Amino acid sequence: MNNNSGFIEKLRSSGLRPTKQRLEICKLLFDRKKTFHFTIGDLSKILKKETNKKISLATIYNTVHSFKKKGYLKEISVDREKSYFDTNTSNHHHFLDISTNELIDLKEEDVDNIKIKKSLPGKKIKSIEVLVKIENNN
Amino acid sequence: MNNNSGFIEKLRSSGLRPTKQRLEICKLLFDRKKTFHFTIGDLSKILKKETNKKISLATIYNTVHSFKKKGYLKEISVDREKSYFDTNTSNHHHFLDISTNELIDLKEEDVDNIKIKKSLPGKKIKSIEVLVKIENNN
DNA sequence: CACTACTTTAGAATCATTATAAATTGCATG
DNA sequence: CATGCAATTTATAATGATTCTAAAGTAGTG
Repeated sequence: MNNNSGFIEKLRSSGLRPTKQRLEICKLLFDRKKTFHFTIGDLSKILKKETNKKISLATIYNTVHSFKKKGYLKEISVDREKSYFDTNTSNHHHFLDISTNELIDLKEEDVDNIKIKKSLPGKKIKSIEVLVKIENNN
Repeated sequence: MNNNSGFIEKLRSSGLRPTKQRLEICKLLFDRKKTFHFTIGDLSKILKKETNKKISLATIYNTVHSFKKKGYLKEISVDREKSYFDTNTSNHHHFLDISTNELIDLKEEDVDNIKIKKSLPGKKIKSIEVLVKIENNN
């Protein structure tokens, strides 16, 4: 379980100053047992509700982007108008529930190892991302 | 090889009036041997260059969206700020070249059949999309 | 032709995101 | 613990892509 001084360490070690705002966001994002999927809009609303201090929207954008750059968040783009951030940065894939717009983690072992049989000269594979769209069954 | 009257038929049969603008866009998009990947911005630029008639931006948006709805185009969202349309609407996956921002088709047989070992009650799988990010090999 | 519904259009409106520049804060140093 | 400086935050403005609007144009039907 991460505590405040854990977050301070985490931030410092990646060259980010542990400011009030970043710590607040850390607590909200990383102090959980389960993976958390959110859009910037979501995060902004939650911060407004759960916190008495006001964090400016620009700071929320900045923080999420620097957390992403430092590898603390992963971005999953599901369509033109919706991009989620994922606190689970391990190698894994996703269900997207079309009926509810909810993103759900697939563990690495939930998806058979994927073999790509084509390669391009001078290029190497950086990542493989699978998005499985699901919908109601009726 | 599709000709103009082929496009007229195609449009009519899906309840779209074959207007000058739509035919122009059809010719540009579908009168090719190879799959074509484009953003709306790309398409707009190409139309401006290749055509003497001016097609308004709103019409380009409308047309691409109705072609997508009719199943003539597939949309591939690669990140928050970039969404491609693909004239290849068959079941297939993609390479995204991070170095050039180019999208490249993978044929269905280029990717081993993907087995999802998890299922959610009341939900069924609608589609499986694989995006393989590649980069220069140096 | 004439009518009607569909389509196109230019420009305005909207929305999310990014840029700006001033105020504030963290922290190393003395 | 005061000082200085760079990093950070902030409110607000700017941007840019997409959508909306409502007026003008066009296709297809009878």
